Amino acid sequence: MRDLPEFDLSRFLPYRMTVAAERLSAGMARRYRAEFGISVAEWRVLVHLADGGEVSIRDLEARVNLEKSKASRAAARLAADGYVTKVPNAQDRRLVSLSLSDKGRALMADLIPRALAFQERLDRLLAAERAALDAALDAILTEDL
Amino acid sequence: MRDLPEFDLSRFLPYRMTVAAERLSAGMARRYRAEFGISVAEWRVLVHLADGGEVSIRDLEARVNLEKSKASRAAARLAADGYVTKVPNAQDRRLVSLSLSDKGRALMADLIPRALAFQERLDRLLAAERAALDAALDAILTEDL
DNA sequence: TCCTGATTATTGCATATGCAACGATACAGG
DNA sequence: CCTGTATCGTTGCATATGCAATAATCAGGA
Repeated sequence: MRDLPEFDLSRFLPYRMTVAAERLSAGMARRYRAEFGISVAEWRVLVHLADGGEVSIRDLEARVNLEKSKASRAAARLAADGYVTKVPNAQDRRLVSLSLSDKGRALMADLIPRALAFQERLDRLLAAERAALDAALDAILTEDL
Repeated sequence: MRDLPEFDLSRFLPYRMTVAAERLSAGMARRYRAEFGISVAEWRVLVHLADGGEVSIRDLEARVNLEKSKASRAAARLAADGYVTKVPNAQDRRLVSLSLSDKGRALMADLIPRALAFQERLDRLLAAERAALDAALDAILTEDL
């Protein structure tokens, strides 16, 4: 029986990156979920809405990498929970117009500082490698693989 | 209405890393799935089995970051497809003993070179940042966040 | 030997996910 | 004005996922 080529999964970038991303998201996701019942998809929607302006599902799909049914469901949950108002867009009634409610604004006033604190913690941990890490991620995100 | 703190999701590491990981896995996953019907979880199981030896579900959980029910189901599918043999461990019958069948070995003889080629492509793309990227990933994977 | 507590893999179940199909709306060309 | 085409959001559906509960097995001590 012929031997297989050597292959070390623990050095394989797609694997390493996936596990690292899970680690990074896990902590925040767990806390957000436990304290506020907010999922990662909902978090992305909220962040984009906090930027202001009228936002549609397709905007979310394009800007925060949420497949449209995922974005639609996240928005529906947030609207049901009162964090988000969802009305048809006046100019084009195919579109929905999402925006933060006062309750959603208050939620983000809690959440954003926590995210910034976590970001700073990562900055300290990765200080030396930060520039190269950003460059590598930019390359991966830009390049068409 | 008080203004919210500035927050740029596209610079937030958990988000960036998640999207980058999805990009990296997507290409390979799509091809493996289309050509061989192999999922990411099954791929991880196969790689670990290709290392040789008798492997249990708990080994997979510990070594390739697969939650145990995910590992169990992946192993069951691979066994059903004839890529893997699954028998109770003789010394401890609580454990299963997984190993590659000849068919599974042939599959990996196809898959591993493709993975190595992809790895090399990434190495070329990220040549300049590679060392720092590895260091950053090691830090994230090691540190308890 | 016979309990008791641990460990392991599987399965039930509720929820999440992604894709395709659909209905509603907009728009351009005739 | 009409008609065909494109875009947008939602939903149906099949599958995937994660957690908790379970059954089987083991190890150690009374």
